Amino acid sequence: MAVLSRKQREIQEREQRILSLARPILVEQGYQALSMDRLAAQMEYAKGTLYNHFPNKEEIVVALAVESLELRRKMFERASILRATPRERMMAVGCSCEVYSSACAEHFAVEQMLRNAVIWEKSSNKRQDLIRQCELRSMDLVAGIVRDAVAVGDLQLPNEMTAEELVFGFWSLTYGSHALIASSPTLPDLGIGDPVRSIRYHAWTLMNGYRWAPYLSFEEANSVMNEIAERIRSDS
Amino acid sequence: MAVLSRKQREIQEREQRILSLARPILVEQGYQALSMDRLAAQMEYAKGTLYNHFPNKEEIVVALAVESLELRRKMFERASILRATPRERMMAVGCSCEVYSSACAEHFAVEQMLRNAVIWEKSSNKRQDLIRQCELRSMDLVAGIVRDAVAVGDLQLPNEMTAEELVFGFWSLTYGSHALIASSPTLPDLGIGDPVRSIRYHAWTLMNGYRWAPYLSFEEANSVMNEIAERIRSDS
Amino acid sequence: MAVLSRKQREIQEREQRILSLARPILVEQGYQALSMDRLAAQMEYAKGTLYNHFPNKEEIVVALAVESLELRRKMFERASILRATPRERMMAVGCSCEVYSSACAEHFAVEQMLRNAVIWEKSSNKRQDLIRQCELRSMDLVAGIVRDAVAVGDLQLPNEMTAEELVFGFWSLTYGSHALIASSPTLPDLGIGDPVRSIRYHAWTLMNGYRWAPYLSFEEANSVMNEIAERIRSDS
Amino acid sequence: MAVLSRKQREIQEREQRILSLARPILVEQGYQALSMDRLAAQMEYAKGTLYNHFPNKEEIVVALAVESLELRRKMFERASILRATPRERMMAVGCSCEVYSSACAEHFAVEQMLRNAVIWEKSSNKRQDLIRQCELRSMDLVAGIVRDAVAVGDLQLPNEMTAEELVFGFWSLTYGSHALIASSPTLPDLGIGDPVRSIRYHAWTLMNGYRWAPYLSFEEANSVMNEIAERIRSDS
DNA sequence: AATGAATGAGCGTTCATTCAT
DNA sequence: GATGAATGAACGCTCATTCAT
Repeated sequence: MAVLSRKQREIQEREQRILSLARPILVEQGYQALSMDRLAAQMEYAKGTLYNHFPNKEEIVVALAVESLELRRKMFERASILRATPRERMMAVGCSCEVYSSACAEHFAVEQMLRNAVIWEKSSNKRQDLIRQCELRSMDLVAGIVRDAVAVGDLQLPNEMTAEELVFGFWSLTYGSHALIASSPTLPDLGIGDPVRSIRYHAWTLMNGYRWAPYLSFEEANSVMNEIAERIRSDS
Repeated sequence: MAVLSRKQREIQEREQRILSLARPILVEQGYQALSMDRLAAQMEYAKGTLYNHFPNKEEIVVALAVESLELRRKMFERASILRATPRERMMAVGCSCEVYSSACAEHFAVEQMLRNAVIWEKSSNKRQDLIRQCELRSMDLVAGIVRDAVAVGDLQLPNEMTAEELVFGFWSLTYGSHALIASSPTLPDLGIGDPVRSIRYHAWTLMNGYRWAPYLSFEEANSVMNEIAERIRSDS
Repeated sequence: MAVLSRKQREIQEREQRILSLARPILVEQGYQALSMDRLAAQMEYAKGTLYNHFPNKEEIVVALAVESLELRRKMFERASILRATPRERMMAVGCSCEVYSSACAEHFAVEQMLRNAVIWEKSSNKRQDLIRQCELRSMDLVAGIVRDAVAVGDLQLPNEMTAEELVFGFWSLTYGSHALIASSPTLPDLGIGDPVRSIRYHAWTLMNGYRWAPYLSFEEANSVMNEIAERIRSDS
Repeated sequence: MAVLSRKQREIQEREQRILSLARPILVEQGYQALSMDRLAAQMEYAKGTLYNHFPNKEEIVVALAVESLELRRKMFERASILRATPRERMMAVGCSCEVYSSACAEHFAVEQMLRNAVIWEKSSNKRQDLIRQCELRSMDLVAGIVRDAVAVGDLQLPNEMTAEELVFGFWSLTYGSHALIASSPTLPDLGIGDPVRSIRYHAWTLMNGYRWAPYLSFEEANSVMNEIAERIRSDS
């Protein structure tokens, strides 16, 4: 029994090692650059061993996506309980996106790959379901904050807009900005010196636009977010 | 300069033909599916001839990206003069993003490819500069609208925020939402029934948050946008 | 010898199980499709255990060939005592070939594999000898029928032709026709509607050519063969 | 024009070289042993060059089969006009089988491979049709001899037996014997000293069984066949 | 004796690129 | 300038065999 579990542990550890070697290749050089040959060489294991862990290349990509989504979801969960008022909890989720943003580039690249029919179809149903559940749970969590805000009277949902649709706005803003930050290394040349601060300002303005109580000045909001970001960073 | 001979014209035309054959392959089937063999076969020229026009496959991809960015810029230009007030001109730019969004999938996919270090590094400096200039001109255009709004007193730029940084917010919102729409076929499952309308609402709210005058009700704003979208669509 | 312990019996039984799992794979999907992995999975033992029984994949193939040849020899034995006169006993052997012919595809495919130098050379001398003995015993049996016919005066061997050489003619005719039937699915297109009946006719004519007594009309011969075929089929 | 045709000639010659290198590997070591890597190495060309000639491995196998069948058909054609009487023409075809028999082993092995669904299906329709036509033309040729014999009154077809079915008998006898000769290197151990002479005797007896006129003694027939065999051999 | 993870040479195939014509 | 045959490294993947446990 003890022997078995040691072996199993070794296997799981190697699986982790495969993924952590594969991730930077995938992110920095793209799907094509991730080759089973190179991966095996880097691990200093035989190619066949790779295939004992993952039945094909695509499954590695999807496994990485699962990891990304899981990590983000956990950060959301931890962030969402750091503060009491829904508005500040929403800000905390935004902070966790910021903190996650270095990894977000990866998530983003990998998610794009999932759209590739070939990759998606070659991956196992098990992992496909994991992906879907993970997205759903993240959305539920954040939409829950919005519903709490409505319940306590801090926020009034505009006509015929659901909590999810409101989340979608903040999600787009955050996701879009991090994607742009990652993909446009020349943002400063375009006149955007501190994009992260800019997005905080936009998100704060959007909340104001929705009259999400309690109102804070941007300086207050910003220092709250600094504090939260600090805690999230030290958490992970 | 004037001596653009018949031969040079023919060469440019063939270059165009290569790009217009390559684009649908790249967009519909991905980077790997774009092969010099297939391309040569489709255009009924020899593979070697392809290499007289583009020194490598990557250069074709970057040339396509330039085309995409140019198209979007032109749409911005046309949209930005459809209305008189800066706020409505800004809305028009948002509309052109919406309209462009079906083709945006292309742009987006190609832009992603530019992030691939291998592709970017193999492309010529000349085309890299084209890319950068194109982005810069788009930004100038939209930031110009913001500056006009400030100039006529419709908008007050928040403390230490540039026009470009304000644009960055709307850009992130729009870009992020279209990326999410394109990459998450299951958005409705997450509770987001009409994502395009949602984003219009968010953008409208964000403008309100910035107290961008003149104020319109969302119903008014929405019908203005419908009208603009109609004209852009019939333009292109 | 008597000390065939329980363990040894178990080993033999497992060996049988391996062969009976391997045969359909080999026959239906070919040599390449027979993989030690699949075989081990199907028998629910580890791959290493397989190697305790057969030192390599080739040995399994040869063991199957031995089984095939053994089966055919037994059918010959049973068939050869169904009738009294040598001519009818010879016909019975032909019948057993017919009956065997559905399984002959197996035998044939496996025998072909034995011709593959790689397979033959990797198999053990022990099994190679088994193959040779099996062929020899079959030949002895059928040649014995011919010698009986000569002994009782039903048949006169042509000048300098041995009983074995005479058997070789019938063997070639039968083997060749079954091989052609198996390998040419388009025999009817070539104008050969009922190849089995044709071969019976040819074999009957060949016997007549050798003036093998007693003479039967083809109709008589044919109905005798139908009867024999029936008994062989119900036997096995 | 002259340049083009030289190039085309070179290509055809190399195609021939590929086939003539592939044939012995295929025949002596089987389908699996024929690997594109080895083939390319033996030719001292790059693997990719192989694929400029044949789109896949299977196509090489089928091309070899076409060659085999073509060769046999041509031998049949030449043989069938060496003599005047149908019976001797039929004997001549038998002789060409004998002469062909060294190559027949190859033909046989290759034909077996065609039965493999995977190989057949991956080959081009063009080559599949060639195969079918070739078989059909061979059969027509030999069945034509039988029909001539009937026409001139040398032979009477048994009840409800077609010319093709009669051919099938001789085909089976010849094909079967050569297959056995090729696959049983131990025929002498089984008591069959001169299998070729035996088959001549069987075929002669079978003709006698069909009362195919004009009658020849076996010694006569045998010396006629020796003569024909000589001419065929010197022909090819 | 039984296990099954690890191996690594091998497979058929692709394709960007070169260069002699 | 146009050609397209030749290249050969690289790809994803397989599987018979070994051997530490």
